[in-house]
Amino acid sequence: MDNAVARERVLDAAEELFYGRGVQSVGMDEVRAASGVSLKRLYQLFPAKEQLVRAYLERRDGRWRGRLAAYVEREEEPQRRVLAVFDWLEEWFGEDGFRGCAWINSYGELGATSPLVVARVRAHKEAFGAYLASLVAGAGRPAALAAPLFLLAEGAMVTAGITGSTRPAAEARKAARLLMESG
Amino acid sequence: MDNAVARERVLDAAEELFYGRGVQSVGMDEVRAASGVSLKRLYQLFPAKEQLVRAYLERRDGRWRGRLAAYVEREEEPQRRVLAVFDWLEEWFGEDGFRGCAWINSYGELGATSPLVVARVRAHKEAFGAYLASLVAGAGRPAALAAPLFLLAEGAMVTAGITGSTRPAAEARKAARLLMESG
DNA sequence: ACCGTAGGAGAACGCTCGTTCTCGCGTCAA
DNA sequence: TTGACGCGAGAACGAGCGTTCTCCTACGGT
Repeated sequence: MDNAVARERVLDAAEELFYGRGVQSVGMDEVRAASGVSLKRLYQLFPAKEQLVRAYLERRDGRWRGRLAAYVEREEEPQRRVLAVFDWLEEWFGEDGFRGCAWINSYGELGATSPLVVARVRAHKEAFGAYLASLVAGAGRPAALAAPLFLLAEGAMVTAGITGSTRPAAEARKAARLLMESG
Repeated sequence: MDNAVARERVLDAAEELFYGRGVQSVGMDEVRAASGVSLKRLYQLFPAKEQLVRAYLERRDGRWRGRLAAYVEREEEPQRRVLAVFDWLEEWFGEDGFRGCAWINSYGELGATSPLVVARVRAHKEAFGAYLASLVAGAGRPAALAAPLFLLAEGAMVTAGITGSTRPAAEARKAARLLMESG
């Protein structure tokens, strides 16, 4: 088995396990079992668990933002693109196995002990905020609108995770539209 | 030493340690050392760590909401009371050792493995949301305003925790005022 | 004074887990 | 054919931790 293939399999398994059950409650041996990649190879690819966690967060970041952007960019009109973010959140919240935002959860789990994780979480949130700001700018709305929209989105993610409901997305969207129109 | 006193000392120590470093990275022996209560007594008071965690979340919930309410109720005018919530958030974010919302963090750390923790987190968020709704009602504003204000507050807590800045509180407050006026 | 009991200090137990080591098998070059 | 090497399976190691146990001391009642 190619190294690149093994790496993908490990990351696939790690992502499902880490996201679904938390990082600390998943042992390396479980990643081995779920991925079918031997422990020896696993440690060749990722010399320590923390590096696997880092790779998990990084790869998920790329995919998550990619999915969001793909959804948003199906919308032609710039004003609607901003609101499409919240539509996508609603879809995401409704997916099987949704358990909140991986980065917010990771921050809660490891933020106090792992600066590396904190850095990844900050990078992800910063990128998401910048993307939101670019949509706001593209819609010709004042830049100051980006921050509250970001907070609404974050609040929706947290609340959807904790309550298991998709409603926060619709509520955030409604508030976002009001802000967009009044701003 | 009285049992009640020992209980308080244990909870004081546990709260500082659990909030500051996360639950899982703090051992019972560290709680013993920080509280000065022997392991034997500790286990008489809390037969398992999970019950100590539960008591920590419950006591902190009462205190947190008490502090918020005390701050808000210094404001006479009902309309301003709603916004005072965000002023208080800003104060809280600026406190030494602030590390985000204890319940959001606990959900991230233990939500996937401990239904007991999830229940405490939901109870706290529900209570906070209900309080916010009561302030909105007291201000004579439409009930539908409560949900977006709640999401703004949650987003601010998450973002302040991750970034270490107090700014999200001011941003959320500004958006809240706009929504209050336009709603 | 003596015994029973409560409580503290800390060792001990059992388990989990990150990480490394051992062993044996298969493969490929010379 | 042989020998060096890579790799997988899984044992082993060492640390941490939740929980319990042991032992000793101090004290209160008779």
